[in-house]
Amino acid sequence: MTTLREREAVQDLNEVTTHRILVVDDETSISDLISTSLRFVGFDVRTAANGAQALQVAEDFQPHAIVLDVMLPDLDGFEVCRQLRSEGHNVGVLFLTAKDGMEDKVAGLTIGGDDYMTKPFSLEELVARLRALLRRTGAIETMPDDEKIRFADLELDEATHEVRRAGQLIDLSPTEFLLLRYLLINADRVVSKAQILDHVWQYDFRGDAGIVETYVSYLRKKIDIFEPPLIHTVRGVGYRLRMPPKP
Amino acid sequence: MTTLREREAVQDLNEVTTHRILVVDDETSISDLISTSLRFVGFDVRTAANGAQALQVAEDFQPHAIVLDVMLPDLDGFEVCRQLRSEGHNVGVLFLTAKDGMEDKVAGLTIGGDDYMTKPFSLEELVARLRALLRRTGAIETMPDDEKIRFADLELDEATHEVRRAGQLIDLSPTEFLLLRYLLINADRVVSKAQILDHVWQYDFRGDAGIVETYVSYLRKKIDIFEPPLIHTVRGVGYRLRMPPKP
DNA sequence: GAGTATTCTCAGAAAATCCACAGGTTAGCA
DNA sequence: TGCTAACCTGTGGATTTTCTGAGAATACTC
Repeated sequence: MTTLREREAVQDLNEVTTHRILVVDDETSISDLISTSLRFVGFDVRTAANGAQALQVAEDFQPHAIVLDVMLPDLDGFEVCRQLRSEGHNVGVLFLTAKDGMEDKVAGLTIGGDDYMTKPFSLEELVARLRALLRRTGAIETMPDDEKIRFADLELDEATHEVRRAGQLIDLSPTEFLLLRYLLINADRVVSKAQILDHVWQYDFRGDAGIVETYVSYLRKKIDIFEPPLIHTVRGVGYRLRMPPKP
Repeated sequence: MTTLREREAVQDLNEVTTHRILVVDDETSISDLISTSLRFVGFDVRTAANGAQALQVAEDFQPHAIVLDVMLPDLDGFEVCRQLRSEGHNVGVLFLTAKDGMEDKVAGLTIGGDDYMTKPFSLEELVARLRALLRRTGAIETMPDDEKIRFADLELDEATHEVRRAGQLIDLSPTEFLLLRYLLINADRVVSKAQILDHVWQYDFRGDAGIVETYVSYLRKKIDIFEPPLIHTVRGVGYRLRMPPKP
């Protein structure tokens, strides 16, 4: 879904190379969810279910980044990371942590360009953070300016979290921001409410898809008070960001 | 993270050369922490776990500066330093000491361009001191003026530790100073509370990220009583130093 | 060694955000 | 035209996030 476009974007950025991502998590459901999602957006993904395996796979896969659960059956994530680094692997690591008491152990995770997210997270955010990580660790060479996503007179800046329509600054809540980002990435393409729910909301969200309607409504009130409207409903299918046809 | 910007700054300073730093500490966790952090801000780092190894590595690595724990399993840090000097190595040394009685002894020995810090320290401070050291020992040639970081009418002087807003001198506590410095280095970019905690606070800080809110509040009361306010909250993400949006 | 400065925790207030729900509106179709 | 399903959006309460003041503990200073 939707990701053909994302894949194109990625190809643009790194010309020939596809980025290799190693996903390490012992829960198969999570690991599947993540790897499927990352493959969709164009990454070359390999998985490992424990620390030892992770080290092994990293050895011959030589990933550009690792998505690493800190809670593993054998070694913990920190140890895996430490060993990798001491073997000279210069990869960025995106740690995944449960949202329980781990908070204090999590200290120091954002130093070397690394980052962390607490479970549950949304896939949109995972991808966004991973891209940011690759950019920081130099795996993606990008001009600073390229952290902006543009469509028509709409502009979203990932680094500053600013959104502008017709040059005018617009204030969005975190969820609104993620939603708009998702629509922008899939500009011109119809995305279903289910897709939106899957990507923008946390993967354990059990509510109604109606929430998407509410948020699209919020967005319209903020960015489509300008002319022309860019968010269009495709009845029975979903939503689509597009320019109105020029007669 | 955030260090893309720092890296750029470093590249600026030393044109072609990347500075070589030797990190000597027998605790792997500390040595990893430091080397990761230094690599990320653009240094070429090598590590050693004891005195003998340090001398050996120094020989063919020819570092511009050494971060050296005084407490080593074989030789102590002073001895390492003495031997290096007697072999004609003219490097600056940044000693690391535990916070026991040793401080005076270290202070006495750090006569030249050297410096020392007590463990635990904050990464921001480590980098700042190391830069200062390189500057003093002539490894970085910089005009005195370049020790100032400016943003809008805000000015922070690394050498004198003075901060001015609209020309007016503002008195900051050490932590406030480091925090502001970190925000300035990452001006215009959103930094999360976790990032701030990891960089500005000592690496063993086990408290809540709420402390960041408190200090941001302090800073605002000191520098943002002026118009316009520069420290902005990006709800759900972090903080950001920015100019008010143009009309 | 008293006095001041600084750091940090904590908790309540304020604000923003999230989400469910429900009545109104619209589009497509018979 | 009228029917129905899909969609839109206002309301309001629960929840989360942020701000800030007060005070304890610690560290500095004269």
